[in-house]
Amino acid sequence: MQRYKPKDIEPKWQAKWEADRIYQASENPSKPKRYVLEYFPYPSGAAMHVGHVRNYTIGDVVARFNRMNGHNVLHPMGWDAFGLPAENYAIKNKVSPRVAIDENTKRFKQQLMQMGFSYDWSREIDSTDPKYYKWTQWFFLLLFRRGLAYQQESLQWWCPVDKTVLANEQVEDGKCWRCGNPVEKKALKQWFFKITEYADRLLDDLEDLNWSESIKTMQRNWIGRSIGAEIAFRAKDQEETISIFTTRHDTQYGVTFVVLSPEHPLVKTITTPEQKSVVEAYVKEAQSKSDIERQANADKDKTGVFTGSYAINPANNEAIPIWIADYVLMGYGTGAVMGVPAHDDRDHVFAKKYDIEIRQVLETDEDSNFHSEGVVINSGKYNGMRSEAMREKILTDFVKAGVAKEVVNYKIRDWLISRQRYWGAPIPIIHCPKDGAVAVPDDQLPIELPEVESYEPSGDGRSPLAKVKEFVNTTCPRCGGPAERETDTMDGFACSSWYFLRFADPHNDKEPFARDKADFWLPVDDYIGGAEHAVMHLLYARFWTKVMYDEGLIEFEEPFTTLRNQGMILAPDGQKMSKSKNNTIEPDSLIDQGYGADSIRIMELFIGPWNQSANWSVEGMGGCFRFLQRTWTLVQEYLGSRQSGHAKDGSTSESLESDLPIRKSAHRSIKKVTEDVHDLGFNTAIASLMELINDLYKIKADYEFAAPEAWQFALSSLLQLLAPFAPHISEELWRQLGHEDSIHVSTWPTHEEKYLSEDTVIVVVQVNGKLRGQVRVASGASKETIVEAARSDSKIARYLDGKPVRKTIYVAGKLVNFVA
RNA sequence: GGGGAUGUGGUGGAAUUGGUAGACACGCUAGCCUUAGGAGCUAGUGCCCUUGCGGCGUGAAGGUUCAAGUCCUUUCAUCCCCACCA
Repeated sequence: MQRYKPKDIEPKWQAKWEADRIYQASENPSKPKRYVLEYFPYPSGAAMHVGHVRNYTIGDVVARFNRMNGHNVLHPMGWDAFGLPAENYAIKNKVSPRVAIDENTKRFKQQLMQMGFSYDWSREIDSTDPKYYKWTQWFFLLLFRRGLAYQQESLQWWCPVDKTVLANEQVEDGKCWRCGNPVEKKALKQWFFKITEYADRLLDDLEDLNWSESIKTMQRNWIGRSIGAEIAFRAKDQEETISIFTTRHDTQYGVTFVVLSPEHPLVKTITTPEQKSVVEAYVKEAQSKSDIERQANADKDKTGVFTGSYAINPANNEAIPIWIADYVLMGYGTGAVMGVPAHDDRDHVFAKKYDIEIRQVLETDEDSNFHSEGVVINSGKYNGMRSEAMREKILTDFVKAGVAKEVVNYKIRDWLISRQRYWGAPIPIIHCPKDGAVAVPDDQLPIELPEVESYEPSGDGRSPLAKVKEFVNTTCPRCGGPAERETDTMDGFACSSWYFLRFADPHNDKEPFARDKADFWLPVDDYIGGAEHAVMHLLYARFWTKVMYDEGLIEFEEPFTTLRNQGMILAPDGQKMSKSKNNTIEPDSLIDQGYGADSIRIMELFIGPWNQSANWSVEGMGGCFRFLQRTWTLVQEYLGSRQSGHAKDGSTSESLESDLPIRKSAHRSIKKVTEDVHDLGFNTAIASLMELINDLYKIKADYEFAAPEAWQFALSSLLQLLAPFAPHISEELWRQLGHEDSIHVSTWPTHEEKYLSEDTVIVVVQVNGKLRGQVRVASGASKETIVEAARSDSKIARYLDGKPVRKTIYVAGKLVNFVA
C-alpha cells in the first residue's frame, strides 16, 4: 500500500490547478459574488514564516468554502513593493531596488504557491510596476484637483550626516537612530493629503462596519474628535488675546493660570523684559527635545516658566498668571490651555510644583476630583448646577458676550505623503516659476522612475531624483516655459489605498478600473489581516474610497465590509518571531521535513481560534500530519477492499448493519463542519473531522468495508469537508475514489435530517442541582414518562430517599432536576 | 492614565438560549502488532481520599438561580494598542 507522501502529490496538483485555471474569477452574475482579500504583502528579504502563512490560510479557507458553496469568488494576490528596505539594500549593494524586489517577489510567490492557496494569479499586481503606479499618480492628481493635496512648509527633523529627514520616531535622545549624530530641525516643504476634511465621515461611518470593536475604537481614538470651546483670555495691560481650547468650561471659575506651548507665537510678545532671558532659555531647551523625550517626561515631571504677564479670566475678570510649559502641545487645539489644577491632574501637578492656587469648583460624583462630573460650587451665578448643564449655559453666555465659540478639534493630522526617497511613485507635479505647482497632464502619465547612478539622498533635502537633470528639467504644461519636476516620491501607503480596486480590473490601461467591474466585485466582503494596519492603511484606504465616491467613480463609501484580524503566531517560547531573534519557522523547512503544505495549513488553524494568538508547537505539527495520514490510510484500505471484491455478496448496502452508523457519522460531521466553517470555527471544524475519522476507524474495526456505498459516500464527503483546509490530499484521494472533476469545483455536501435523529436519548438526572445519574428513554417520550423513569431509577431513588419532591425541573429531552 | 483582549487538566484548547465541564489534539501510561517507520492499532489519563451509589474543581471573593465556565458586583494577573489631545 502506498504511504502518504505530501511531496509526491502537492506539486503535482498545484501545477494541474494552475493549468486548468480553476481559481480564475470572471464577472459571472449567475452566482453571488464574494471578494475575499488578504493584505498584499511587502516582499521583504526575509522569507515568510508560519505567522504570515496563517493569514493566507484563513483567507484561503474562506475563499474555498464559499467557492464550493456556489459563490463566484475573487481571491487575488499582489505585491506592495515600494519601500525603504529595498532602497537601503540598493544603496548598500549599488544595484537597483528593482533587482532586490524581483528576487524577493519570486521567493514569496513560490512560498505562496507551495502552500496551495487558491489565488487567481492572472490578476497578480505589483505596486512598483509603472502600469500600476501610473494610476496611483492619477489618483494623486485627482486629490490635487479636488483641493485635497497641498504643499506646506513645516519643521522636520534632519540628519546632517545621513542627509535625510527623519520621522519623530527615528530620533532618539536628540540623535539620529542610524548614525548616532545629533539631528537638527529644518524647514522643508512637504506634500499633505487633507484627510482631516474627511474626519467626521471616517468617524461616523465606522458605525455600520462589521469590524472588531477594538479596531473601530483605535480608529475613533486616532481621529480623536472632541467637541469643546475656544475661549478668549485678554492679556492684562496688553493688546493680545490668548485663545484657549477646552472641553471643561464648567470649571471656568477654577482657572488659576494659563499655559502657552513653547512654540506659541504669542510667547515673544507677551513675555515681560524681566522674564525674557529665562523664557528664551526654556523655549530653546524645549525645541531641542524630541517629542519622544517630551512624552517620557509626561510621567515624571512637568516643567515651565512664568512669562511675567497676566490674563483676564472672562468668567470673573480675575487676573491670572500666564506660564509657558512643554506639556502643552502646539499641534493640538490652539496651543494654549487654561489651568484648572483642582480638576485636571496635569494642571494639578504643575500647580503643586510652582505653588499656584488650587481652587475647587465641583463637588464631584466620583472619588477623584479629576476629569469627573458633579455639582458646581464657588462659581458665582452658576452655583448648584450640574457640570453638564453649566457647560452649555456658560458657553451660551460667553458666545453672547463675544468671548467664546463652540469648536470641534481632532487629533488626526493631515497625511504627510511626500518622501525624499528613490523607491516610490514619483509625485506627478511640475513646479513652474510662473504657474506654481501644476498637475502633469493625464496623457503624460506615468511619470516613470528614472535609472539613477546612486540611490543615496542628495543632501539638500531632496530625493536622489533631484540629481537627474533629464528628469528634473521639463516644461510647464500650462505656459510652456522652463519648469522643474517634483522630485519627492509618495508614501507607500498611497499605493495600498486603492489596490483592492485594481484587482477587479488589473490589466486596464485606459483607466484605474472599469466602473462595471468595480461595481461587480467591490466592496471587499472579507478582508483578512493583522491588527497592525488598524490606523494607517485601513484609515487611508477608507479616505481614498470616500474621495472616489465623491468623484463619482464608485458606488460605495466603505471599501471593506467585513474585517477579520487573525491572531499572531508566536515562536514556541512565546516570543514574537523575527529574523533578528533567529526564531522564525518557515513553511519551506517544514515541507522539506516531509510534513507537507496540508499539515501546515491544518496546524495553522487547529492550534487555536483563528483570531487569537498562539505559540507554534512542533509536537502539534505531528498530530496534524497523523490525522491526514489516517485519512490517507483509511481511503487506501477502502480502495484495496473494493478492488479485491471484498464485501460483495449481492446484498444492498442499506441492508447491512454498518450502513447506518457510517451514514450517521458522515451526516453529523457535514452539519457540524458546515456550521463551524461558516462561523469561522476552524479549529472545531477540524476537530469534528478528526472525530469522523475516529468513528470510521471504529466501524471498520467492527465491520470491515461492508456497505461499500456508504463508505464511498462517507469518504467522499469527508474529503469535501477537508478540501478547504487540506486541498492537496483531498484532491488526490477524491480522484482515487473515482471522481472525474476537481474536488475544489464540486458542490459542498449537505446533511440529511433523517440520519441525525436517534431512537433513544440520554436524559441527565439531577437531585438538588447535582448530577446523580442518567436514564435512556425513547426519543420523543413524554415529560411524564421521562420524569417517572428518572424518579424510579434505583440510584436516583436512593438519593431522594422518600423525601418529598418539592419541584421538578424538566428540560425537554435533556435533563430532569428534582428539588427535594 | 485611556482603550481593547485573555485567564478552564501536565500542554494547546472544547462547551447554542444558563442545563452531563474538559470535545479534539499534544504529552504520558499500558497492551497488541510489524513491510522497524517520524511507525501503526487498541485502551486509559482533571484533582483528592483509590472507603462511596464519595468529595473538590473553569484566576480570586461575593451574589442571582432548581441549576453558573456562561449572568451581576468587586478584585487580581497577563498580553496588545494609544498615550501630557486640555
